Amino acid sequence: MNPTIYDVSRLSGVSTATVSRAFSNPEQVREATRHRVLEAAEVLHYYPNAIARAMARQRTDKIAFIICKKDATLLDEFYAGICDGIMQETNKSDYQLLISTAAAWKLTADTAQRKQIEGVILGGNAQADMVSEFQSQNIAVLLVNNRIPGLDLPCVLSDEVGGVRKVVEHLIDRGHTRIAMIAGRFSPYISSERYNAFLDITRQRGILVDSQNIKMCNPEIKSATQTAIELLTQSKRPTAVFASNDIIASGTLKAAMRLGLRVPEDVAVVGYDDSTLCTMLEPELTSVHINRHWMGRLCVERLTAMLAGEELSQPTTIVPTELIVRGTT
Amino acid sequence: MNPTIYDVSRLSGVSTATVSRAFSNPEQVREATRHRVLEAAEVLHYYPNAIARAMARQRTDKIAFIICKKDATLLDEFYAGICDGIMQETNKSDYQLLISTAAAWKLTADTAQRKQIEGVILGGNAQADMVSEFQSQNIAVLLVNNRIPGLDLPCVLSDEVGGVRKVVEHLIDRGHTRIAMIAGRFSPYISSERYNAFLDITRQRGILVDSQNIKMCNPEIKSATQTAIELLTQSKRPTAVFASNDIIASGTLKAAMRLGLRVPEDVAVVGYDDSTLCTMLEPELTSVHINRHWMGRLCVERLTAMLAGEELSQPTTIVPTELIVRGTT
DNA sequence: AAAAATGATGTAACGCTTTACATTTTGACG
DNA sequence: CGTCAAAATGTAAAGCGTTACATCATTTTT
Repeated sequence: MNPTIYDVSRLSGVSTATVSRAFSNPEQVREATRHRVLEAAEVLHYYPNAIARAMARQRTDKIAFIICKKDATLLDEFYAGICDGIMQETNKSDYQLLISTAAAWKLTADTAQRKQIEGVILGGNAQADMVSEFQSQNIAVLLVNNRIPGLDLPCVLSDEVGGVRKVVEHLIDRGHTRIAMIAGRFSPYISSERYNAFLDITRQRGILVDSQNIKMCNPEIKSATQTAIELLTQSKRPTAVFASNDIIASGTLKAAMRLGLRVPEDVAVVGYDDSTLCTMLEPELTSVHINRHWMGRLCVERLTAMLAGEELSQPTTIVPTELIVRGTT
Repeated sequence: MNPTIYDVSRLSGVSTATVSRAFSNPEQVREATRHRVLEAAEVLHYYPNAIARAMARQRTDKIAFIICKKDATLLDEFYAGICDGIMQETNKSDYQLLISTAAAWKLTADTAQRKQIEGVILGGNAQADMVSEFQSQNIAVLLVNNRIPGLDLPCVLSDEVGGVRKVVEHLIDRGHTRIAMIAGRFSPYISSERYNAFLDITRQRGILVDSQNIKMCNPEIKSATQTAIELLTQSKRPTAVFASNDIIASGTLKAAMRLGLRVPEDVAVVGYDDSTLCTMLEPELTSVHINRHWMGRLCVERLTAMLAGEELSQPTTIVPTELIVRGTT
């Protein structure tokens, strides 16, 4: 049996209340007393039992990261990176982290599990109904990489518009004027964000984007390659392609290769996400770096602040993005 | 305030003990009674409080997955895949999953956290001292993708030898006899497993592997590319290269490209892990598929069996691997 | 039909900490 | 040195299930 607070109380000659305070609210006990308590605890190898603590405080210090995405959740580098950041920051705090996928969560949504979670970080395209379900349970909600129209929720985002701007400006700097975009249909928020930013910024910069130079595709390599082939075999081929993520960019590279086009001489390619894939390709892919780690850490910071009852001065946090120029431009 | 077992007891007219049993040991209460209890619970929106439950049972039903790897843990697709599997299987059960990295864990190793965990899955190269630390706390330990010499621990592995055999046989089938290997120095167990298997199997098959056709490199793209360039610029160039993982393989492809060698005509390349990277490359990479998802699920299955006190009939579980032939061979 | 065995349910203690409230101690100040 | 506010500590009641043991109800055995 593990030692309890009673054992420490007895050995150190103070009440259990004081022992408890020595651990949880050190500033409430006198230096000397606290010392005695900690010493006794040391001797007995005592540390507070988190379960009993949760029981008494009616708090669990448990938060969850839920990835709202169909499949292969963690295999998506983006979420894996955020998750890494969340993990790291959580481990620094007293909170405990549960990670789950939206699908798995649904099944157990109304079981006891839920009651133990004090706050959730929803990654990807969470729906409004999911959010309200949590909120009705009095669970704090923070979105990452998503925004739900109509709901004014705290969220952590990356600077999509800034990222796209850097891409477009870079391509203009390199002398391109016939710029195409292949937009993947992945999470609605991100997809439309990048797409709209591209249209806006090219317009602002006076670049005329022919409608046949805007293509959509599914977010996997096959579809991307196919779409890129169509794009690049048109008369009046674009001289640069902005792919809305790295997978689509690598499909574009494949297409170029199969068509015998040189990159970047015949066609330049830019991706988005700066995934590890970028340096694996030849030539290496120019891409927009998202500081996922930072985003993850921010999520935890924000969420714990919310749980601590602090008013968030800035409900939306946007982390800057950076263009990493490599061999494809 | 949430309803408690007392509320249900009152409404359904049975004792709290029976309510408790209706939820935790349904077979111990009569059909009719259970029905009444569940109905009352339904009405009150009651579900057992997991904290109180843990308190009373002196069990937490909490397990952890700890990735023992220096950095970018979840970004490693291999662990992400295993993690996905673990998550999925855990979500099906009553267990809760904590995920951490070895580094983060160390810091809090002797805090309360630890006490709440009943079992851990150690991924990657966990050390013997780490294991014994857990065991001394009476925490069940299961290794995945690792084996510790001298310790006879339950573990889940993939069939490395079988995987390498398939690679070698495939290359022989394709008519290769000058086969090289570039072995990455990653986790000691896996690295040496693949390396030794390659030596054994080529010898068995009567293939003479020139010592200059065995190269080591660090497990990142730069080092791999450099090493591959050295390998491929030797007089008497090998006609096939087995890279001990996909990253190294992609370095090899890069090297071939830069040297103007055609793949697979001038040199064939095989990777290992069948990561998503494989289909992004052009030509697409032949690689050994590891069923990481399955491995993850097996981990949970095994660990929970251990926690349930079952004797594992087979402490070591090996999941089969499969060669996925693509464009590089 | 009585006795014995089995099954279903009830009683109440227990698990370990926190915390409102009560009491004691400390230290400042007149 | 006495008074009093503030600080430190103590007391004891939650908090919510589980489960050993006791009791009562049913079924089986003889």
